[in-house]
Amino acid sequence: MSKQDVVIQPIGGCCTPIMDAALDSAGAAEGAAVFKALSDPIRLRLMSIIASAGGEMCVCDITPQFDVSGPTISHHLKVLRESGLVDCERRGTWVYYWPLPERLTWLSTLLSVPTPAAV
Amino acid sequence: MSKQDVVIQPIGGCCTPIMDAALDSAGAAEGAAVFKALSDPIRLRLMSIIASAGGEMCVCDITPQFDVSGPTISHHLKVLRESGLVDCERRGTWVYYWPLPERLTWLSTLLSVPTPAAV
DNA sequence: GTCCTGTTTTGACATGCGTCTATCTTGACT
DNA sequence: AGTCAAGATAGACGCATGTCAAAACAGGAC
Repeated sequence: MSKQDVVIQPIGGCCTPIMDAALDSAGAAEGAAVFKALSDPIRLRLMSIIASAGGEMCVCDITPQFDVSGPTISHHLKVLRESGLVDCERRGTWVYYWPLPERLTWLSTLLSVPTPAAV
Repeated sequence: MSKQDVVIQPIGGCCTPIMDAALDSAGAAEGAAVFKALSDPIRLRLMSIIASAGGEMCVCDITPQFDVSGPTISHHLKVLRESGLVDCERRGTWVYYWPLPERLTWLSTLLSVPTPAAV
């Protein structure tokens, strides 16, 4: 219990849960763009694999886990990157991806539901 | 600060944050379907309007807030309904929508990031 | 019953998006 | 230089989706 005074930190310059205040058009467009990045099963699984890796992950270890072609994985990783959910770096032959937790925290806060005790 | 022992409740019979464990294909498909429902700006704003209403909301009070036709709003509300994010009931001439917070909590948990102290 | 209003459904259209193959880029190694 | 492998990009294809106008449906008022 308790949590009454837990303040969810305003990471990323945002934000208020949608149960507390309705989004305006601009906020909705911004949020929807990130949700769209997670709205594909392959991308959501990619995100979860990278996020749960506990650090960074080589593309060469990711691609074999999927049944689609390399370019398709590359395309999906690009979408995640352009949404600010992951970032990457080339080191030698290989490319490594890691999660950007700020964006996840932002979405999580947006969707958070106040606990009965917290109201 | 403090929050070290705050346990996010496993509402909806689910789930583990993606930073803790990668989703399998089935879990990713299930999650992606709900994110897809929120991946349209109009739908996300619809969701936020209904969720922040503090109860239920009449379609007749929702539609005027958007620049698209009535059938389009109806279509988007149907998508939200089929994703388990809202439910509705007709009372007389009007139809009322209200949020189903379990789905929001589920997504919020999925995207939640452990605080430094909580690790 | 008939009319009117609020909402949903239908059907059509244009655009968007996921996937592939083929090609290009980058870097390591001879 | 040349070659090889890992990823990214380009272009094409087909399916999914957001939108609207028109029609259908549900209730209330008359």
